[in-house]
Amino acid sequence: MAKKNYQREDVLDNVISLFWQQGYAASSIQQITKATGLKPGSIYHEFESKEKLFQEALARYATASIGAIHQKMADTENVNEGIKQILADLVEQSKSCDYCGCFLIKTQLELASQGNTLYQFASMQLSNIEKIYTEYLSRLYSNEQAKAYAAQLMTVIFGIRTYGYQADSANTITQTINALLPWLNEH
Amino acid sequence: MAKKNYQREDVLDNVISLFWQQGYAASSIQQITKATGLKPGSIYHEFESKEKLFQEALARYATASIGAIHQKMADTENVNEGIKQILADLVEQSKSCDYCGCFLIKTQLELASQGNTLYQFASMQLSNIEKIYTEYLSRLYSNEQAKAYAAQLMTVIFGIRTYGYQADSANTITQTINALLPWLNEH
DNA sequence: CTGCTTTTTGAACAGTCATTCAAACAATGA
DNA sequence: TCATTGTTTGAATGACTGTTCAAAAAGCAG
Repeated sequence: MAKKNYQREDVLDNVISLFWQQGYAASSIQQITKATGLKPGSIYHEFESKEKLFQEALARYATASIGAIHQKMADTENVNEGIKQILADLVEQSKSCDYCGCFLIKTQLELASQGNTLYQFASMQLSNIEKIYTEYLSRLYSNEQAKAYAAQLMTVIFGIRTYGYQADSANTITQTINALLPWLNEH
Repeated sequence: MAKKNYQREDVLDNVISLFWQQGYAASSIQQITKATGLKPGSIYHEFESKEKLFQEALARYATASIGAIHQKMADTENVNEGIKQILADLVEQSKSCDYCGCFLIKTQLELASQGNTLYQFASMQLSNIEKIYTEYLSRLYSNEQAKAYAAQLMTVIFGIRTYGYQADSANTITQTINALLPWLNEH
């Protein structure tokens, strides 16, 4: 088989959901082989190590998440409407019985204590997302106000990403968002 | 040695910080023996399994956290002042270089996907804390309003517990709290 | 001192971990 | 056809996993 019989991206997609659900430490190579259909050798041939594989999966997740933000912003009338829809999507996700929050946040929490490269990467991506929100909010508000609102938004997103684990929390979350971020209903 | 040469609570305190920092999966029995000074046999004699040990550590952490809330409320003029101080303490904690968030939240995120007993326990404790806040807030507000404010408070706490991992976030967090929870400055 | 009970010890268990590698394999270009 | 190149295989590596257990040790009661 001189030509590889799998697509790098397909493998990554399978690996993302495994790592996302279980975290780094709890996901074994054995499980990865099962999820991808690849043998250990192939995995190590294509991706140098478990850590590198995780990093690439996380990067792909981050890219997709950022892409989704831009997409929403392009599809909606104004920035606040876009943000409202993004938040509504998060609430919708939290209704799923196998809800597993945000891959970046989970990685940050799991690997923070070890000064890990993966932690730093996740942390950087999250702060990058905040910057993106800041830029969009600058369309409606002053730079200073946009920065403050973006920090509020990220805090609320982090909050509902955790609150979403509580049973039957969707309605409460929706009301909480409206109470915490009243400025979303301006414009 | 017919009398045990360690205190159950001291062992738990050591174990709490290990599990808190590293999480369940990444903390090995070998590390636990190092952190506690106990040999494997003693650990399994005193605590049935790694899972039971973790559960007991988590319970002790939760009890201490809840105790700290009641203490703050007893020490302050009114409920809102107490909450403000609790939040200020969280901000202070986030300044530490080895900040590791909230043990309950980390456990919930790490172990959610497996329908784990430990996840359910952490989740229950967090919703219990929300209930406690609701009761305190009932002193100042109607039952309905207190419930809504407690949900907002929990969301913000969850949020800053994650936001706290970002470098130099303390000032931003303080401003964000004031913006998100303006009612804390009433009374 | 002699049994009895409780605790400690640390080696040993079977299983799993991440990773490696030589060999088998398949496609390409000459 | 044949050597070359890149890919897949799957067993094997040594280290580490959570857990067990028989033996040793130490206190107590008689």
